[in-house]
Amino acid sequence: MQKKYTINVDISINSGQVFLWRKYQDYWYGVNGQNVLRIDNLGKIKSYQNKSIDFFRNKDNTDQIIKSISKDKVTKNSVKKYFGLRLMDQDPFQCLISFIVSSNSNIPKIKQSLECICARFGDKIKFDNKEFFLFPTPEKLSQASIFEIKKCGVGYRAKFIKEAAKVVVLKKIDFEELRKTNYSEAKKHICKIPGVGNKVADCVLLFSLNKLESFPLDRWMIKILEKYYLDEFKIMTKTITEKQYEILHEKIVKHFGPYAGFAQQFLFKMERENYKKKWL
DNA sequence: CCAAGGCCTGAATG
DNA sequence: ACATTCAGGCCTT
Repeated sequence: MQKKYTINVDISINSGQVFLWRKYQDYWYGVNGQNVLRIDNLGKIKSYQNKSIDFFRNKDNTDQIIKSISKDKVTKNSVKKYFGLRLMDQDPFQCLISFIVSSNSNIPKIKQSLECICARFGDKIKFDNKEFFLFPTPEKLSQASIFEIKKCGVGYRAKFIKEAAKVVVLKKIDFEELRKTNYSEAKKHICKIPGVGNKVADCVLLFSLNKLESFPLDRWMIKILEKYYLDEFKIMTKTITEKQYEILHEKIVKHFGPYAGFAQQFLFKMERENYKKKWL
């Protein structure tokens, strides 16, 4: 009998999905929207809001998913090496703003900007005798001045942040609704948000809207595909246009199947570790 | 449909 | 000490 697929919390948190996390002794603490989560090394969660949350997607049949994405040597190796890596189901608004901030940036910088945004616009709370700033509500961010948002070092993205928050407040985008719609429909809607292109949209869909076939293609993933999957995907250009992104995504889903997003996370983790890139 | 350049910041390199 | 390069994705032309 094969060992059931468990959770490796360290690996999961250090995989580029989340930014507002820190470790105190044996627990990871992380901001997730209006909630703060405390996670032990088995993945057991206690939350500030005291409500249960399937943050690690335990309802998935993960054993089957892992089997399904293990189509080739590369994924098989990364699945083995990073055993316990999970996709996390995040607060959608925080996820959206996080990945708008992420564009044209890097992980340490993203983390710093987001922490500043929380401290400046989020509510201060106490949990486990520690202080945290919650992520700001859409209302709060939609009313913030661009000048104030810029103080968090987000530069030209400040107006995207404000506009994105407005879109959410005005219910032009409804996360609950998007969770139920299919991948391409949901993507069409989310790409209308200022500052959201293909890559950011796929991150939001994968990490907070339950779209497991989305496969965010950033510079790293392109590099990875060129390096290990040249025969399969034949990437010809350095800059990926919208059309090419779409075609490439179709090929990817054909190769990895409906849970391609899981494969993306393993490959990303693997290559960033190879290059010893910083996580949090 | 595609190509090129601008937007911002901070770390790394010269 | 200072200047340049680089990383990074979206938007406009």
